[in-house]
Amino acid sequence: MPKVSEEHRRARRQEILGAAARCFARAGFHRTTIQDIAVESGLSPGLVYRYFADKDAVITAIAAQWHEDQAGLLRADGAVGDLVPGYLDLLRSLAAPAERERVRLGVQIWAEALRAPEVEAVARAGVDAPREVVARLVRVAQDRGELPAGLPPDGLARVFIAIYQGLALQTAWDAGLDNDAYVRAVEGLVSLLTS
Amino acid sequence: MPKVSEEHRRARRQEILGAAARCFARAGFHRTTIQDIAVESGLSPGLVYRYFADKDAVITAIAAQWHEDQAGLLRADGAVGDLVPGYLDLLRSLAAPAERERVRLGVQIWAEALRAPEVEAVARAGVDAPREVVARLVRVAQDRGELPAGLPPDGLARVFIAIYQGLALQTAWDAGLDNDAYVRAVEGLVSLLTS
Amino acid sequence: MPKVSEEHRRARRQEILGAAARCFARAGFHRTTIQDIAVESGLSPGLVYRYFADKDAVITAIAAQWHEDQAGLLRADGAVGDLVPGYLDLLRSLAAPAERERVRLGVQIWAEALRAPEVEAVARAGVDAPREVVARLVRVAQDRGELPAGLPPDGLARVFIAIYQGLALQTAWDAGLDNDAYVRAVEGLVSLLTS
Amino acid sequence: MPKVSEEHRRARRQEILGAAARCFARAGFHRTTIQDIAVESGLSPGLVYRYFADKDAVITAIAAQWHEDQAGLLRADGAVGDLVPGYLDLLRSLAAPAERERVRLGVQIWAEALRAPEVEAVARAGVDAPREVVARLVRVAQDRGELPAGLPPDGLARVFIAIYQGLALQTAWDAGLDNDAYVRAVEGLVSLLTS
DNA sequence: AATGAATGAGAATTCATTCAT
DNA sequence: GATGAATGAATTCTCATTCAT
Repeated sequence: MPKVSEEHRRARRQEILGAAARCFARAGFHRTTIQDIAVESGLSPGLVYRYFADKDAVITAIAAQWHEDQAGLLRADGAVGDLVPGYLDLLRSLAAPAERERVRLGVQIWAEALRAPEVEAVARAGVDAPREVVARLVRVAQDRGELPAGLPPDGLARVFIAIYQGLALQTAWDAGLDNDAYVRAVEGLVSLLTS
Repeated sequence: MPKVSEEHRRARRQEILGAAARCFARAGFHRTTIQDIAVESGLSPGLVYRYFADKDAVITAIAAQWHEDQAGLLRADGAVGDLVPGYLDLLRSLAAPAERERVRLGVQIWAEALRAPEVEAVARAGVDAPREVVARLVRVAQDRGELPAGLPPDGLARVFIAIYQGLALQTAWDAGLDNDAYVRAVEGLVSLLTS
Repeated sequence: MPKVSEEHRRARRQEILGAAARCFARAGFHRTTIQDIAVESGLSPGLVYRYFADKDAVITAIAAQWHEDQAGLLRADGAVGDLVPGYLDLLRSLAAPAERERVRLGVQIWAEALRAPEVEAVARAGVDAPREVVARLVRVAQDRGELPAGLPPDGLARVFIAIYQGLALQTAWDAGLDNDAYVRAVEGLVSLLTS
Repeated sequence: MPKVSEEHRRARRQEILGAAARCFARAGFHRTTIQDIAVESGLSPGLVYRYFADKDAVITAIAAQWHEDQAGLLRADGAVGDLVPGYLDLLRSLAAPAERERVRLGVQIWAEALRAPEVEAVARAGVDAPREVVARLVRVAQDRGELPAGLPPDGLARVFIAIYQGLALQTAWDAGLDNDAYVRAVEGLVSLLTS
């Protein structure tokens, strides 16, 4: 397994996934054909099958990569105090035109997770991990008296995730929404919590 | 079987939509065939086409009905004080096993709205209306000093919708999540806001 | 079998055939549905089946009626000398706007005769009868020395039928063709023959 | 089986058209299914759609090819004197068993031209061109005194086309008709004209 | 007799997948 | 490895026909 070849394989795989992501974001998983992906990537339909067992495997890989990238965005190892600015930035980032594709793809993945167990597994893992991180941080903050003790950490973590998911969804539908007003509302809520 | 009453037509349409909703909730719009709907409803494939122009029309009708039902759930004409318990009940209702189908259907509709302009129109209308209602109530409450004046009403309305949407999504994935903890977290947030 | 009822049946049958003729002339046999005929006639699809065994029977009846009407137009019992003006009038009549439907229908029947034995039988009978009449008249005229003796009567009869059929076809395609020039050319040919 | 030559594509297209022509001649355009064409050609239904957008496109291509072949048969660049033998040969050729398919196909195309604008365009072009050629030759012959001056050239051209069309139609219905008698009758007419 | 709702077999078309080159 | 031609099962949709009312 020569290094160059492995390198090449990875690059090819990424080309295909990139093309697939663009197609899926545009037309959804089920209105996108392998042919569409081939055209978008400049490769051939047959080649897709040397990198993925079938179309579902492409979808699953897209979902996995999406959550992987998401995990990258969420990486935060500090205290709640540090987490908050990062979270608000995450909300803000959803408004970026460059994120449009990602956001649309995310919504499609959420729906697909309901039917494809592999996608569900990937999506669940992608949501559970940050939820547990947040819940842990909430507990720490509550111990330190920085957050009200009465709130269930897990529930609160889910609420923050929901606030992100809901914004993503609303942005997917209406890219022109007032992201700033949204973030300021969230900021207001958070400052009430931490004051 | 000639000259059937308008009543009968409405009932037939509902039979088909009911069967379609069950199929769609289970397998998604695109893995459900017209044949599946026919079998589920105990009717024939041809009959579906006497009530709907094509499969997309069935999907759009399902989306329209979903948002109509949703509007029924949201009906609230009082002040914010009255709205809150209704909102919390709405969040609680998502945990009901009977709502499982509705919740799953909702997520599919969100994704479908990204590709089908007719579904988008329906979904947008279904979200815009309650958002404006909430935003108006927030403004009223701010005028009365019942809510902090600094928060953007529209942003806050979107946040509350997001908290609903996110819970719906997370419930669709994991029906066993701790709905009560979620609602208590939201309750805590709201009481911070209104105190 | 009361007379009124029989009368009524005949009238109903004609209503259906009239509607079918209009539909067929417009859209062809195979793009016309029983539903189309029902709408055009103001009756119901089911009723068509009380007058005709199936759609093919409607087509055959249309073909039969077409050739019957045609026979009416051709009725001529005189000598060739009398036949010629009638023939030329027949050619002229093809240009009449009122004949448009008949002409279009005729072409469709010709094609249908190639696939439906019942239509073929009807069409063949409708063409053979006048052909034999003409051939007989040609023979008589040849005996009298009014027509050149060398020409095969049957061949000549077929040629005259062809001159009619070809004009019908060309008129079906292009209702604006110069019918008068055509008839004058035929007239010239005929006068060469009979002089 | 990648990157196939243009030659191969042309051949494949012809295979499909050949099979389609056989099916259409036998059963008509509308009783022939794509499946029938696939079986007749030994190919798959899907492949038909790599060469033709839909069934109507196959029909149009068949019509176009029919008229193209027809144009090949009509090619004549001489004077009327040269044209006549060619024309008579054309009439004779209709009796050849090998022409049976072509003749039947022609009649179907005539009918189809009444409903499919694309077929109409093709048919009209296929008839207009030879008509103008003949009309021009008639004019030349009249100038030279080889044909009676009084006859309208365009009308006469249409009559000759009608004599061809009518023979084709009658041959389609009855392959056993006396082609020789027909041709002798036409020959007689023509010699009267040119004498 | 008449209606038109309902059926379901059949046809066109698509597209994931294979495999010869 | 790559290609893209070829396949054929699956799906949508149509429409002739039936039959309960």
